[in-house]
Amino acid sequence: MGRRKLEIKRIQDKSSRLVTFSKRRTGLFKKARHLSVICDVDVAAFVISDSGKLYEFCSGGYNSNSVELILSRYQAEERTTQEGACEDMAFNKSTRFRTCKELLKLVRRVDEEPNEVSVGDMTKLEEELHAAILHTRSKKTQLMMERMSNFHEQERKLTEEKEELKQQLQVASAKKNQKDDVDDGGEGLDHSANSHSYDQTNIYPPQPLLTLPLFK
Amino acid sequence: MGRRKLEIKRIQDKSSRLVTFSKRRTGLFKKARHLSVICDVDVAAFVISDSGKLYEFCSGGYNSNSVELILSRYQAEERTTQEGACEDMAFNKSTRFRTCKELLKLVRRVDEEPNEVSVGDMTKLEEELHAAILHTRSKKTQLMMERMSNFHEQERKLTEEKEELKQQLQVASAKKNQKDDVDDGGEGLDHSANSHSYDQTNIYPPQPLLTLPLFK
DNA sequence: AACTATTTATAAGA
DNA sequence: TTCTTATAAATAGTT
Repeated sequence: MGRRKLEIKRIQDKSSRLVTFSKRRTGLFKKARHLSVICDVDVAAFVISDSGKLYEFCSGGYNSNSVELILSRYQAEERTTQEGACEDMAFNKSTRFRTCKELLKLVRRVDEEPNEVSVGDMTKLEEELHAAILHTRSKKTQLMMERMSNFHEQERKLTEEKEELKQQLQVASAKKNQKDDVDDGGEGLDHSANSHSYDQTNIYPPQPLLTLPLFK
Repeated sequence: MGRRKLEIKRIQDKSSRLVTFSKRRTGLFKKARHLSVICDVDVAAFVISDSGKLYEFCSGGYNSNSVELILSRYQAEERTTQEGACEDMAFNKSTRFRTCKELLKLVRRVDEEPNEVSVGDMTKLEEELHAAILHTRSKKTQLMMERMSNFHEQERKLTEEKEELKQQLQVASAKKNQKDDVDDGGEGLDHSANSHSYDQTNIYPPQPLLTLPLFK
C-alpha cells in the first residue's frame, strides 16, 4: 500500500527500515485495537525492535492486568500442548542423559509440584537442559560452517575455471593474430575487455564474526 | 475498508461479528508477520476469542522458543517497572537495557564484592545477560544466513561469467576456422570440452535449516 | 512530518 | 463458508 509494491523481505537500507518500522508498528497496534473493540475480544501484541526496545499493545489498557491474563492463558496452552512431544527421542546415548520425555516430565513436575522435587534434582535438570542447548547449538553452528565452507570451495573452483577459460581465449586470439596479422585482429581482444573481472572479492575471506554491540 | 465505513465499536450482530473477527484476526497476524519480516524485528500477538479460544502469532515460527523469548523480555520489563527491583542500578527508562559496559561493570562487582550486590540484582543481571546471549546468538545466525546468501549470489555471477567466456571462446574459434579452414582448427574446441561444467547445484537452494533432533 | 499514488484489507453481497 | 467486488484504510516514496 504505497507508491510501489514492496516485497515481503527485510529492508536493507537501515533508514527506511526504521521509518517503515515506525509506520507499520503503529498500524499493527491500531489494527489490534480495532479488532479488540469491534469484535469485543482480548488482544495483546508485542514488538521488540532491533535495538531491544519493547513496544506493546494490550486491549485492556495500560493499568489493567489483562496482559498477565492473556499471557497466563498462553502459558496454560503451552503446558497442555507439550504432552508427549519428543516421544521418540531416546537420547540416553551414554547414560548421561535421560530421555527427552523424562526430562520434560520432570520439568512439568517442577512446575506443578515444586515441593516434591529436590533442589539437587532441579540443579541436575537445569544442567541437563543446558547441555541439550549447547549440543543443539553447536550442531547448528557446525552445520552452517560446513555449508559455508562448501560455498567457499565451490567459488574457488568456479574462479579457477573462469581463469582457465580466459587464458584459452587469449591463446586463441594470439594464434589468430599470428596467422593473419593484417586482418581485423582487434576483435578478439574486445571480448576479454568485455569480461570485466569481478573484483568484489572483498566479500568472502569469511571475516571473523564481528562481535556486535549488544544494544545500542 | 469495505463497502461502507465501519464505526469502531462492538458489532452487535453476533454472526457478522464472528465473520469480521475471523477476517480481521487473519489480517492482524498477516500484518504482524509482514512487520517482523520487513523490519527484521520480533513480534508476538495473542487474541482470545469471546468463547475463550486462544489464537497466537509469533515471528519465530512455531517450534522455536521465540514466544518465550518475547514474553521473557516483556516480563523483565514488568519487573523493572515495579518497585524495589534493581536497587543498585540506574536504569535508562527509555531503552530499559543498560549499556554493555554497565553490564560488565556489574559482573565484575559480583565477582569482586559479592556481598555488596543483592540477590535481586544478581537475578536481574542474570536475566539481562541471558537476553544479551539470545540477542547475540540471533544476530550471529542472521549474519551467517546473509553471508551464505552472498556466497550463493557470487556463485551465480561466476557461473554466468564462465558461460560468457565459453561462448566467446567458441565464437573466436569459429572465426578462426572461417579464415583459414585447412588449419589445425580442432584445437579451439578441445578446451571447451575440458571445462566440464560443475553440476553440483544440489548443494545450494539454501535449505531451510533443519531443526536437529536434540540428540541422536 | 505531510502529502499522495498505490497497494492492501475488508464489508457487504452472492 | 468461500469468492467477489466496491470501497476504506494503510503505507512507500517523495517533498
